[in-house]
Amino acid sequence: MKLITDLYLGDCRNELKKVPDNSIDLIVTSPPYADQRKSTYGGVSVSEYVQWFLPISKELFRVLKPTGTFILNIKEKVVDGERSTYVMELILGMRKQGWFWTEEFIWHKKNCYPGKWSNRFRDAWERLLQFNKDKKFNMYQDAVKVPIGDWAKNRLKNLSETDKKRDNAKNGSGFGKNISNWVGKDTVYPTNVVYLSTECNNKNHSAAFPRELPEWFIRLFTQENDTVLDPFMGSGTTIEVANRMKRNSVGIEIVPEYYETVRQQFSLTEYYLMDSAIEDGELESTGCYRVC
Amino acid sequence: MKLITDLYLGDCRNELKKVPDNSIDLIVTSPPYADQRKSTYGGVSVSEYVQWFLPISKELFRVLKPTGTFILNIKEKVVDGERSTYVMELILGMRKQGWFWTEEFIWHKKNCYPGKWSNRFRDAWERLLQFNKDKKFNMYQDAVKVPIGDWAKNRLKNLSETDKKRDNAKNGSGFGKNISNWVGKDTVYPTNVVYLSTECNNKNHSAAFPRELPEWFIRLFTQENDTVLDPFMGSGTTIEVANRMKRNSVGIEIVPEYYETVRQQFSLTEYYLMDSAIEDGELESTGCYRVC
DNA sequence: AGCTCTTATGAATCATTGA
DNA sequence: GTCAATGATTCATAAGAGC
Repeated sequence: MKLITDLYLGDCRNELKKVPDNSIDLIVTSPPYADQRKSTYGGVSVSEYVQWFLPISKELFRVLKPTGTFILNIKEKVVDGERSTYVMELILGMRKQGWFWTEEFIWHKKNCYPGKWSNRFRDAWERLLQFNKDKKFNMYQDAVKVPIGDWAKNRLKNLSETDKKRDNAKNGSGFGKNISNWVGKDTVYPTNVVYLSTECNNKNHSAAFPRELPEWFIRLFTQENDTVLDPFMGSGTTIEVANRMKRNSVGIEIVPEYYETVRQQFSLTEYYLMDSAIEDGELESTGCYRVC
Repeated sequence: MKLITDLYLGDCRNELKKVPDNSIDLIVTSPPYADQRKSTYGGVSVSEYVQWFLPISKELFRVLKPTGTFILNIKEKVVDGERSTYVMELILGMRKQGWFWTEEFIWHKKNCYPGKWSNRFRDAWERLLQFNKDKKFNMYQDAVKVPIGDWAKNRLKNLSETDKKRDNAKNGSGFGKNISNWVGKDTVYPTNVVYLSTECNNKNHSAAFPRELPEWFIRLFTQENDTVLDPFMGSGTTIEVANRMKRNSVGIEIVPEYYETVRQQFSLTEYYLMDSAIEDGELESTGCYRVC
């Protein structure tokens, strides 16, 4: 089967209208946060944020299949010494549109932004809000089970000396005790906390979030040949991961430079698929992209 | 100086009236969640939760010092396959009362409650909402510093030329670093994610609240001889930790059995203090408790 | 391969200064 | 008075280079 990637250049408030009803299995996106990324996106102000986003979420509701899922990566900024409330208002507004707020995953960032202030600590987490159209939705939990052997191995390997010290400082909560609970099991389901690093690219390629994030949700909520949408494509991380995982994809981007970069990458799609065919030791059908 | 612990038996909606204005430095509490602990607290329904809590938070506002902090441990439950919105509504309601929603800490649970559901994973985090009366409040950040990561050991062994002077980031973020400033540093400030185990040694009380949690916030927001309040005392973890840390405390509990257990524990206060005196290698003044 | 060392940088926030 | 621009501050990670 041929994989298809549809790329749209423009404001998703307009471009989404071209996407058919009930055609998307998973939306994973990280919209520009309020007042952030001014240089590239123009920066939506805190006071306007909810009213700016609600028409978009309404369109997303239309294009998502009833069995599909919408994952929204967002975090409120500090305004005048206080956390803003626009994310809460957004959730309440989306529920009025018919969305179910099924779950809130947390992205616990390993390497958060540095800084020091007298009234707060560094912010090490972001929200990953899960919305659904229906209470019955597709979820493939087994696809994200963690092999316990690897888990324990990596966990122990990555457990630094200071981590152990920090652990031991709190008497009783022995890490070893936890590990012993897992002996004998071979796979385990994850929790609703995702513990990942932000990508710190030493290269030119600037990614909004680590590729493991979309990868995890694509595995969890889609199967091969399903369709993934990112209405704020940016440098295309979500779309590229979806393509590599043999999912169809739809990407929308308002900034011409980003759009063009992604488009050129997809000109090389066949090479990508050849690559993965070689890696997987099997031959793959090729994919194609369409400029929409 | 003599430490004082005030214990109240009764509904905190009534008992809080006996607590003077602006007398509390820190409130740390974990109220009964909606529809939980029905047998003990009568079970506040999801739909009534906000209206039930707002009069309480209003009283808490009155008793808290302007420099004080209110830490609310809460998590919305799943109702009909969806996360409830009462926590968000509570935050919005409390802001109308004059509270500032300064920050949301996350308690990332190391060993969360086991279980398996078809539509969600195990819940491994809870909210720790920080509210303040004023934008200026007491915060003793140095009291909760943690060991620096392992990276420092190798990184700081030998410094390159650029390490010795200020090296400004090339992305225009305004950040820069002077690595030589880090030499000799062995502790750093934590983030707004608290990564702790749940504690299971609570005998009767159904809420698992590890003592490290109140301990961390008591260190962060109070000094010795300050006063800590828990209006939902339960088995008295917060009060007991406060007492051991040489803070005055006020505890309110509606269930006679819990209240009585805590009261009897505090009859032994002098022994506790002797204990800590022995641990610290110094002699302590004794404390007392008052039944109010 | 596997290890060590070097380097860039990541959705930030607050206090101060200047208009 | 307000509001906008500027400067100061900070920790951990992965990529890449070198051995």
